[in-house]
Amino acid sequence: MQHKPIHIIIVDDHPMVIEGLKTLLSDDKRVLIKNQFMNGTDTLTYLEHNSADIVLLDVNLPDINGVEMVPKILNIRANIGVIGLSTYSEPSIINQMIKKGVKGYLLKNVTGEELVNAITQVHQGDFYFGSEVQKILADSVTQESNDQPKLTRREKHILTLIAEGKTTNNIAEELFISPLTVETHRRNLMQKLEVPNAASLIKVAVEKHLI
Amino acid sequence: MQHKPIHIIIVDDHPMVIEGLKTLLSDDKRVLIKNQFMNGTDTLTYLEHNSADIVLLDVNLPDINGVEMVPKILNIRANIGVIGLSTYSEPSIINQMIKKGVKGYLLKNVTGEELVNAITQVHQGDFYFGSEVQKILADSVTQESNDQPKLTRREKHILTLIAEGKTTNNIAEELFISPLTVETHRRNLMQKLEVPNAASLIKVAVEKHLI
DNA sequence: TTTTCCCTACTGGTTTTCCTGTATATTGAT
DNA sequence: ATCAATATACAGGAAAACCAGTAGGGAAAA
Repeated sequence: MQHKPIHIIIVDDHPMVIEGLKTLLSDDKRVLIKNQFMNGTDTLTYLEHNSADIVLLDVNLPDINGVEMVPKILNIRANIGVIGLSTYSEPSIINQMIKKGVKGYLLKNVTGEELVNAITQVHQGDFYFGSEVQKILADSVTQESNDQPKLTRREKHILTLIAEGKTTNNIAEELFISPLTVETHRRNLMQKLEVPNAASLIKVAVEKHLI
Repeated sequence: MQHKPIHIIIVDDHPMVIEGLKTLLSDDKRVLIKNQFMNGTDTLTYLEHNSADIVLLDVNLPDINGVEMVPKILNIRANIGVIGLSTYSEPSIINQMIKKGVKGYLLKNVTGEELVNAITQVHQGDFYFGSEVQKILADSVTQESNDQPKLTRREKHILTLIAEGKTTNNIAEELFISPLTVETHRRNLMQKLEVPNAASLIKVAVEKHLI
């Protein structure tokens, strides 16, 4: 019994990755690459008028952030299975993507076999996460909550100023507020990020992409 | 007049990138992919016994750092043209690679055309840097010296401990040395990285990939 | 062998950060 | 209109960081 092939859209701004994906999938007759795009907007306009089963979505697109792309895609066609793709394994991003509704996530060191597994499983309505991704998620659950704490606008601003090496007084002058206020913000920042001082504040801020 | 094809070695730990490169190069008869490897050590042992014209070298290998790979390759066969490949455009790394002797550098968003250009040019003994890479290099020259300052082993170690939020006393205890010594190291670090305090120290350390 | 670099350590002082707790005006959302 | 979140501000004190300069011993390089 022949199934009709699973229709795939590839979204990645690297020609060589697109070619690689095509090659890895070309042997398998269960899948059919229907189209490919190198940015987010083209993908979305295409999907307005055409359907697909699976979107293989690179996280680092030139125009639209991968995390933002997911809901946009699902908004247009809720029955599409989105599989995230990225080179590096950053727990916070993976977590965000899952929250936004991806059904699968793969690192770019996948083999063709894994890729096909992911696609077929997601097409059947299941989730699929590569073994490495699973390990990362497991670590991130046990070790610490990798959610981005919500920082206010002001806090983010002050955070960047701290990172620039400015002292409380410098910052206060720059923002025309009391040094005491700046101190309060700094304290709140350290509390939110659960660190004991400014140095590690900057470190986790960078890790969590807040800077 | 037919030239004999340029012999290429691909080194990248992502199967899909390898496949992509192969596809992008498969049309062109001037080049011939001789072999491919997914890590540094295999590449080096292969080159001990076999030659090649060009090595396409990914910067992020699982075992050996790309920057360290270049001299190792050139040490085995000085006449090989090494072309660096990476996803992201980090001036300091590109600079380091050039110092180590790469003849070309490309971002992974290259087109097949550019790729072939790079290979043929490098094979003729010229340099080739993608347009984006050139822009990055130009910026890095004008804006600031993106060289990594030379930190000693001890300094690097202490730097990471500072980033973890440890105080001078904590670090001193951990390393069984005087807090005063740790302070000295910290001061030297700040001086070398030209920053006024620990917070910005961590920031530039992250930027310069020292952490 | 001399020189240079690295790690170590100190004095003595100033500035900044960090802690704990409190409090009010403003803004935004329900 | 009211409640929650945000930005603002303060006090008082302990801890840590930062500044400037100096210096010895050991290892490695010239």
